[in-house]
Amino acid sequence: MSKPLSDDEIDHKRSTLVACAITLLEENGADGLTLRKLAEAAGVSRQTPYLYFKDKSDLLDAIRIAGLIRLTQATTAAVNESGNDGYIEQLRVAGEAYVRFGLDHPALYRMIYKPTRAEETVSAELQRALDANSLVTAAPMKAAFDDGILVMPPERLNQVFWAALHGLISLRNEGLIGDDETFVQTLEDLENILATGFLKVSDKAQALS
Amino acid sequence: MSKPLSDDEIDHKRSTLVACAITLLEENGADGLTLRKLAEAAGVSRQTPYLYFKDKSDLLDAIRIAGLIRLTQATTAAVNESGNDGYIEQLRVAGEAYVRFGLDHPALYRMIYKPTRAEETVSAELQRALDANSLVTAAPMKAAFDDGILVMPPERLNQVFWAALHGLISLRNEGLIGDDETFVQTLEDLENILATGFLKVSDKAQALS
DNA sequence: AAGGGTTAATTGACACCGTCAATTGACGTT
DNA sequence: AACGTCAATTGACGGTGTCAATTAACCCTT
Repeated sequence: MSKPLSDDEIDHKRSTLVACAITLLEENGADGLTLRKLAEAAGVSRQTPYLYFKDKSDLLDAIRIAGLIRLTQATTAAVNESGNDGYIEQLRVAGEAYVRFGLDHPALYRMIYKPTRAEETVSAELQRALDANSLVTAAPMKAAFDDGILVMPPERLNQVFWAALHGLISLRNEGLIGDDETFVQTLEDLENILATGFLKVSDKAQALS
Repeated sequence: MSKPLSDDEIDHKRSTLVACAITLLEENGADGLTLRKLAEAAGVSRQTPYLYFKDKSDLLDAIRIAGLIRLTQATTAAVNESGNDGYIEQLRVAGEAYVRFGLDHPALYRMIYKPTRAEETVSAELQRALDANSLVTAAPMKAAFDDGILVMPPERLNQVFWAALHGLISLRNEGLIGDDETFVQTLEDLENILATGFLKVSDKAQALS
């Protein structure tokens, strides 16, 4: 072939390769994700991925972004399906969906937060995907803040929320929180403590009960 | 040479190789840590590391354990040097030292918590190192609990503490919390929220001020 | 309608990696 | 003094990321 590909065609081939790569990643782990295997699985030849991705790390970046989008979709869907039962319930549902995604897709979740090479800055597209994902929990927090329910600025609580859940999921996925019971207990404790920070002081005693 | 090596000699050579590997790891990142480069850096020949480590992953396990020991030493030293200013201050110091170690040694910290291959169980030695590290913060928590200051069982708070700090450090090391100010703020918020969960209800208003 | 140019796609080649197998060589024992 | 043992080295292989050269399909020009 020789006609220049349209942007749409390029996007389509890129996303096909990325989807294929994610399948490979989830089946065989990060070490099992190889450019050659990807090419074979996609039914193209060895070097073809290089037409759509500069590098392997460029491919991994695309996987990260696609993974973040899936994660965002999963959490928003969970929130939407649960009806609007107030801020706290929305956050609980979002957090639960986030955790579930992390545990159901350990390799993909790991890849999303994988080390970027040495002080490489986050790409604009990845940053957009991160922002979109952060918005799922930031939105109800902001609404709560505007209603005067929040103790601290919503962006700040959101960072704490994010970091805590991420740490818990990571430790769990690496097998460092061995017990199922311990994990559930820790998640519950985390929720309670965050709720304590979330509510106004007057509501805290009730939240702890 | 041909005389069988004593256990001490084996240990010595192993730890020399591990120390060398950690240096390489911190200088060049995980991708730059290669068995061949390690051999060269240690002044031995290509295959020599295989006499002391079954695998590359066996070497990485040893690095994880050695890294955990260093981490534990750093935090305990910080706590000891700060004098015994009560549980909360001890925890604050320990947490700060933990975070500092994670930020000062991103590659090593990452390696400590690196994915173990597919459902491989945590080795007994690694588990011991993890327990020893967890004890640094668990000890003051347990003392506080025995004094009736803690709201929840110390092991449970310790899990939350660990997960939250780990998440924060990880996100920071991957460049996902871009701003220095944001990071410090989040760490501070995390400390305050955890303190809120830590203290008895009657002390909370004061802790939040 | 035929040929040429553009460009997608493939194949060849190389350095590097982890690892198995065969080889070398120094020491204690007999 | 010869031998056997075992630490240590070197050879070899398949697999990987990636650069370079090659092939082949499509559009445009004449």
